[in-house]
Amino acid sequence: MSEKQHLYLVDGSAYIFRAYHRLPPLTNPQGTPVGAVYGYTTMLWKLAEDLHKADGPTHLAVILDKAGTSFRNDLYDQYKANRPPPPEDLVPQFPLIRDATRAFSLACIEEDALEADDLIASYARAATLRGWDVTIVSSDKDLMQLVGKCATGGGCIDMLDTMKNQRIDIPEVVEKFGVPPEKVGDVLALMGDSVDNVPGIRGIGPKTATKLIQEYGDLESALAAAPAMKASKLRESLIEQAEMARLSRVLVQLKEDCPLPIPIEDFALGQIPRDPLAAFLEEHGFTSLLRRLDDGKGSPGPKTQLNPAKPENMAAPAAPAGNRQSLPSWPAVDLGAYACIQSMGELQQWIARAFEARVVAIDTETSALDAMRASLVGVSLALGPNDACYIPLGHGGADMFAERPVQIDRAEALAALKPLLESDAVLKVGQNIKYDINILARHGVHVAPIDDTMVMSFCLDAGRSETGLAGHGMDELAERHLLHTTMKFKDLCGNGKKAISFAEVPLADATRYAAEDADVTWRLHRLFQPRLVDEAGMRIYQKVDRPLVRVVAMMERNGIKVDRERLSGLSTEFAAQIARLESVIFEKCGQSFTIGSPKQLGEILFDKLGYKGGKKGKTGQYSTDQSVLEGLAGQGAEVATLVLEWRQLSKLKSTYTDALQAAINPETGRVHTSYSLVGAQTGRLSSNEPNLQNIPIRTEIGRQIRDAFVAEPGNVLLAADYSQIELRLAAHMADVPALKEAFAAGEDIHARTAMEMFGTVDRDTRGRAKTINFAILYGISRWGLGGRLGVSADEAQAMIDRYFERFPGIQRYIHETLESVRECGYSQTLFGRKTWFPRIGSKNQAERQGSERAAINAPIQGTSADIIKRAMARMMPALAEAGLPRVKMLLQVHDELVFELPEGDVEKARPVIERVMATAAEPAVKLSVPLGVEIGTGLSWGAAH
DNA sequence: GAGGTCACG
DNA sequence: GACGTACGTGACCTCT
Repeated sequence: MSEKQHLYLVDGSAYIFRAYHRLPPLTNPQGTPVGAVYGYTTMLWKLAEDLHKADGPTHLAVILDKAGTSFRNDLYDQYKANRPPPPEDLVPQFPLIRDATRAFSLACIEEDALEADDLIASYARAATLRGWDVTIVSSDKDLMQLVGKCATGGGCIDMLDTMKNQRIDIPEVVEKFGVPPEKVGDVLALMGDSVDNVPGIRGIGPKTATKLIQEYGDLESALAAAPAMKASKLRESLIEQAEMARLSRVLVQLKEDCPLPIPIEDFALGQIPRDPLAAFLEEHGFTSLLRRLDDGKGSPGPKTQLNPAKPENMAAPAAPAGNRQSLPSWPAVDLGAYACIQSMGELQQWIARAFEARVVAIDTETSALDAMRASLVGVSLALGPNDACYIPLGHGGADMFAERPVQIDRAEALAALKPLLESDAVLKVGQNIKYDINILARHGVHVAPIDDTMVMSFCLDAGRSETGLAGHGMDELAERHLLHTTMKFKDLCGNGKKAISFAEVPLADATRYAAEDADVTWRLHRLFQPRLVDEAGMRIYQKVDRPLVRVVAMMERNGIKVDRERLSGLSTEFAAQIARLESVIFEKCGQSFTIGSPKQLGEILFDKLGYKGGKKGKTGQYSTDQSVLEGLAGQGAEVATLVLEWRQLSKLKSTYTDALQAAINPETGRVHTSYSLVGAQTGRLSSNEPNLQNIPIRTEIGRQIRDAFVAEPGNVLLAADYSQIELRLAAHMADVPALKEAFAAGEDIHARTAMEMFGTVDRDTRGRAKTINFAILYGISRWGLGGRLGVSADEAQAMIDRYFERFPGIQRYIHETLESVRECGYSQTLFGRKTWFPRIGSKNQAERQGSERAAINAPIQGTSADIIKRAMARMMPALAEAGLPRVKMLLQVHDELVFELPEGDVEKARPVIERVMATAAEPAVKLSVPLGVEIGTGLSWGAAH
């Protein structure tokens, strides 16, 4: 029985646009830009390799858009009229896409007057009718209409996004559009498409379009229902623009009956003939692919290789040429090439070669994620592409009776590695090397000097990833920059309860995984180094973030002492109060329920007890947050007050008094947080497991928790805060004379603002002024400010106008910042840190305005982060120089540093800390406002404020 | 895993 | 007359 036929249809035109934006600008030996072509070539390669694999192609064709007009232009002359011309260094790559396709001896289809989407739809239909399966290689949303279509012949259609390595089937479409594929056309018709200039209905975006189709079933029903809707702008638009929507429906409809220029049988995929492909690869300098071609595609799978790769296998990456980065002539990652080091002799050879290479990528494997508890299981090193090894040191240790694999003695190996890892002459590169620094420091090895690819990526690309957060993890970096899919930790060690420790992983697998990490890190480092120079990320990386890695690592190891008895006393106290509140709440509500469930609480308050003010959000659930409950309490609902108290105590107990006890490290007796150096897009640190940057302080009851953070006997805690640093920076950056004067004179800034705004200072006006000052920092809107101040939007607007008038400079700063972000795509701090805002030009109003507010705030918040980071990097040397080696820096909370020091050192340390913090901007930046620092000391953190 | 809520700067 | 309404985080809880 012959296997099922599976046709892959590659949406070539769409692919190269995406590849162009995601890949570095490479050029071939002739100087022609080929970044997108390279991406396209590797994609075809990967697809061709999957021939006859499960779900792989048996037939394959590439479909391209041909320049020109299509039948859609006859329907709507504005169709695609808005489309901006392609970037100039993409233009010469279009013909090369055809060359690449021919080089693979693959069919390449393009037809006048037909768009690629229609050809794809028609081929897909023809193939499914014949019982073939079809995979459309694209992530185009229009094509998602086809997903899941199955013909009577038995063939089905899905999609493959090769960049995300993701199959798109019906569930993925439903996830994206909220409706099944057959309704996607209706959603698209309503929302329109600014790129293709499909008009849609103005004011309707993806959210509203989805909602309408979910509710009414299809476009016509939604349009028909419009007159019965309650009066709204939406209703007007639906009625007025109904014809535009109908036209859009036709424009987005795919044509499935185009004549097929080549019959599908001709797309059969076989072994790719070598010659045309080799010539093409050579011409464009794709030497790593050329090598793979000549290696007979290099059979994957384990190859036990115990000797290090020979030096001649180490391809040196090409030096950067001008502003463009040449294509690295690296071989593809080969998991079989890595060595497993099981004898001291081999280890010594690697160490000697590392000294020669002067750059070594390292990675440690451990038994757990917490660097202060995990034990060392192995170390991997990389000296070049595929030139990497793994040194197992703690495998099979848990079970005394199991056979322990052959390994070098851990102490002996570390003693041999120590001179290398501590040598000034050898750069150690890691991905999040702070972790490895801490693991090795616990074994007496102090790794230096270092580079960190994660931090480098952050300095280059903060905010740039489409997905928003994160974006600097190794798996993601390997996909994005190396087009390589890494082995996944959970594939080795499993998930959840069934997870095993890395120490239990067989050596062959452990070697592939661990050495791959070091190999990938080495390659990323080579890519990022020239980019940091070209893209001006070097300054912030070298001066701020890189020195900070080791400082933050030290702070994490220091930890802070917490008084367990005190926390447990609070837990008991809170538990009793929670229980008491619970019974009163149940009594008042006439039933018991889960108070912690907003859903149940909302239904009881608004449906059962009938309180007013229930507003349902988009999920159809009542909101019961603090402001809502406070509103109810104002109406005399005692139960709301009780729930607020209950919430506060539950929060404090579960998040702090219980959790912090559990976080005490049994070995050190202290709590060690972990700081993320890439956690916040603005350049701030973030703290996790546990988060020590959100310990309560604003309420009296919460403040007790701060008192549980204590100094060791004979020591005190010292807390040093920057006072109003963000407002000071705003005054400097926006050049606001009145604010600068006030800061120079040491005035109460909110009081000064109140005087300027309202002509009088009292508790009320000062409070309002404070709110307005923050609103400015966060990017203002009259609705937001009005809501906060409890005034109308018009009144809020009047205040904003007055603020701009009294503090000239602010408005100009906002305007100039936004202009610059729109033009460059990123904002910058005074020290040159970039934050990218890819959604600043979004068509979606809410999304765009959100980006605008973030972009106004980022330079201010980011500059503040730069300043305290500079202070941190200088602090320990300054203290040492002042003869204060026993002062420990423990915590950073954005504008505050916490130290622990012998009581007798306080008077000497105070001015040193004050000076380092107050002068941290210098000499790089000369601020026109002083930086105020407030210092307090005490036996606990609470007392130090 | 998402959504709601709330702790911090 | 309405979209969602302040910037940046992380943790815990409930519910699907």
